[in-house]
Amino acid sequence: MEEKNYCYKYPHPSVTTDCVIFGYEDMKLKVLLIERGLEPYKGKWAFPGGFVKMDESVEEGARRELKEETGLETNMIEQFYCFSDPQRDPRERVISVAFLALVKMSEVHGGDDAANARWFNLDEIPQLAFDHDRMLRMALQKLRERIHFRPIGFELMPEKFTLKQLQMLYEAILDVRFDRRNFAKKMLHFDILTQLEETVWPTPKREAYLYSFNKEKYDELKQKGFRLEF
Amino acid sequence: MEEKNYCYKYPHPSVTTDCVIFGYEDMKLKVLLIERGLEPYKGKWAFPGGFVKMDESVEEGARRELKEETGLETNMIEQFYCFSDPQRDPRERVISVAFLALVKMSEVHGGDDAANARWFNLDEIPQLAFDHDRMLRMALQKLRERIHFRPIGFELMPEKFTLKQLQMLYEAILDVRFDRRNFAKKMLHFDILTQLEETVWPTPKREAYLYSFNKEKYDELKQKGFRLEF
DNA sequence: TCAAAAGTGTTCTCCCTACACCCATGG
DNA sequence: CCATGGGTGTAGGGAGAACACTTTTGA
Repeated sequence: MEEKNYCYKYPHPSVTTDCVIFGYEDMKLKVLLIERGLEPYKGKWAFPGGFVKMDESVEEGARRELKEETGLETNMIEQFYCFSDPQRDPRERVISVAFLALVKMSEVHGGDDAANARWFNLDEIPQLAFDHDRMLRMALQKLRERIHFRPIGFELMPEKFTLKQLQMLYEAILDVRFDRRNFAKKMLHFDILTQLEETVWPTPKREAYLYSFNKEKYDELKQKGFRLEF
Repeated sequence: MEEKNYCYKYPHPSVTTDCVIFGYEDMKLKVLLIERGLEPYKGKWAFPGGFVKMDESVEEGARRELKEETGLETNMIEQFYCFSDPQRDPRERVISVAFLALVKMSEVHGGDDAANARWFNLDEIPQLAFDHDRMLRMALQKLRERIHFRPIGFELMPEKFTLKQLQMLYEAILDVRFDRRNFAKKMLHFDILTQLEETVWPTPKREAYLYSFNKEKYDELKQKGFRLEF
């Protein structure tokens, strides 16, 4: 018999965090999911997350759970919505603060510690537990919103990349197609990209310049507020 | 001796809502605050809010508390951040979901039921309880963000108004000045305003047309997504 | 007769869009 | 020699910003 030592005058909900983690690889936007081993929703997939401890903020909790369950760490993690439908968890009242996180898949390969964690393409999402399908839709919406105001590529791209690669990231996230030349002009115009000496041969046809993000310019623009039209 | 009948295996935080309520009157953006009658922070001012019940979502809780504590109801209320610093409440662990609400002050005058509730101009905010000063700053930021994508005037303006009045609302919220003619052109261009037959004499100098919002056009634009540049 | 408020229109400029040309490589 | 991919430049259109004229009233 388990002991219940924490007693209150009024009923208290549980508070959890859930992390919608986006990555980018092979020209595809991907999401990290964990297969549930326990009821309810056993065998279904869900976002990593867990209970918030009494001595940590929800941000700290989200980062901790992310690390514990997947081994991943990230610079970009932010809350985007609090899910609080009284019936959202069949066991008990659980209020969950959902986070949007971005990771560089190029750096963390094999970093998905949990054996039951897997990256999914957006068009191959399996059935999700709880209200996590709605969570995913809202996270994606938030990501698309964010991309207009912040050069999120910073967090999803490898250190060095070609303009084409960056364009494909934007196209994957927004699900649109851009004109090659206009896209380059627009990105270079903000001065947040540094053209490197280095080149690569993305195809055997022709070599392409590599670029890196200019963190200083980026931080400067983040302060002023900047708007990227698409 | 009070009884504590709700027991859990692990400690649970309390979950509350807080409402940052904006109104607009006398060419000023205003915020509704309630004076605290109890410790902690007795005598300090705070946003209306309270504990979330077990059978309601945070949205429902926020609306309920708003109604209970101020008598106000609103169409526009949305969460904007979850405040969760473990130390934010000196009594116990309290996680609060903060809401942004807009009310038409022209319709609710005298509607502040609570004797200890008062509207404050933004430049006359008294000392606030808990982390509510940070809450206010973030709410204001969110409001300014929102105004670029939604004709929030709907919720803050009276039914009928002049272009000048609408302009002054935008100027009050964003703390900038606009060219009279360009502002009118921009607003009319979206087709969300209906020019009425009616006129008023805002000054004894000359009469001005009254306008009302065109809800249909507004809903149409809200779906498509629209962007108001400033 | 003059100042103040409001209604209306024009021009300039810049940025976004669409689109074309050049060059190098591998087959 | 030609198809493919990538680097660069140009013309047109639309929307925002700057700006001027007219009308009406009260002092």
